[in-house]
Amino acid sequence: MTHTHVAPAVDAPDFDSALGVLREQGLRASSARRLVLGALYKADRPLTAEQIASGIDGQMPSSDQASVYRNLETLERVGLVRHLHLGHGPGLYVRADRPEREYLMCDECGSVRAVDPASLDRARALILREFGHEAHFTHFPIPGLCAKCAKAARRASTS
Amino acid sequence: MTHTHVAPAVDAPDFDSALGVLREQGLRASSARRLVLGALYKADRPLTAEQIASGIDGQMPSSDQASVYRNLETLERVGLVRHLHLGHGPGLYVRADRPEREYLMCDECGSVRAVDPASLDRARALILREFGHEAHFTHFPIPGLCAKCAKAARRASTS
DNA sequence: TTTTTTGCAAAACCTTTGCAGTTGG
DNA sequence: CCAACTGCAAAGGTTTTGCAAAAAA
Repeated sequence: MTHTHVAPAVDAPDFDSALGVLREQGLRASSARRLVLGALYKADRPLTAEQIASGIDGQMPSSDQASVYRNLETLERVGLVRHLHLGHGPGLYVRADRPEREYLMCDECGSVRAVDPASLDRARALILREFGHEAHFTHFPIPGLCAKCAKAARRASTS
Repeated sequence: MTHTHVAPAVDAPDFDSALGVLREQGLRASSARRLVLGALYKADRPLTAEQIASGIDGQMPSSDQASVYRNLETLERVGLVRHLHLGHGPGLYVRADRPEREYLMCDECGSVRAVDPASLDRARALILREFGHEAHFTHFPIPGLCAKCAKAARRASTS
């Protein structure tokens, strides 16, 4: 799963169409697979493999963690799932048929802010012009200090 | 060592002044400590704990990895060392008495580019104005596609 | 039936921790 | 001498892998 390249998100507005996508790809809609997909579609927010495996606070049947990881990889490959990393700690997985977001994360307090990619287009363009590098913060966040912690830091250094 | 907060870099232009800093702090200039510091000052580029512990390709005496980690943490606390994370894989440690750099990393080919922080000030300001967030790419890089891979991707999608 | 997928166990990888023994000051 | 530090071994957290058994199609 080592973040190689990103599959384009496939259209799958609900659980059943997601299963359909699997079949179209010649993949099986196995029970373990339905479990992972079910958790992600039900939660509709980033989950860890561990949360999925344990059935998100007991609301869903649980399954084997190795299978969860294998299935997340498969689902990501066909474009049904995306994942991201916020700091250290386990990766987070989300259903892919949602508008993409980019993330900002505070090194100090750990708070995470999800934003619309368009709101970063100006900054992205600047970096592109300067370095030719096309910046994306969908997979790893923009690190730094959130508004609150930045202010606190300024206050501390100005004193 | 979970990247809590960053100690201000202390002035230590060479190995011996680094040892001096340790003494000033009431810390001991033990042999394991000298080994770590020696490796970082000799290499003058980011090294993994493993590289340090094994004596950088046999050019230096080797030592215990747990002690290396413990010492890196100590040295970071007093401002003699910094560390950063490039994608997955082990953390990278550098001597701290160098101009800070910020990093851009390609998701596709893994290439890393170190740049002067000033060259990112415009982008940083934009993000600050938009979100109040003070972005820093010294500890985690700007992810995305390098110039070459971005071009390749454009070519692929335009076809 | 045949190919894919599962579950379990074990390993891999990076890092931290406990502890008895050693060492630097 | 004694607090600080080391080396070793073991464990912790996350993810991967091998393999025989099970389940989709």
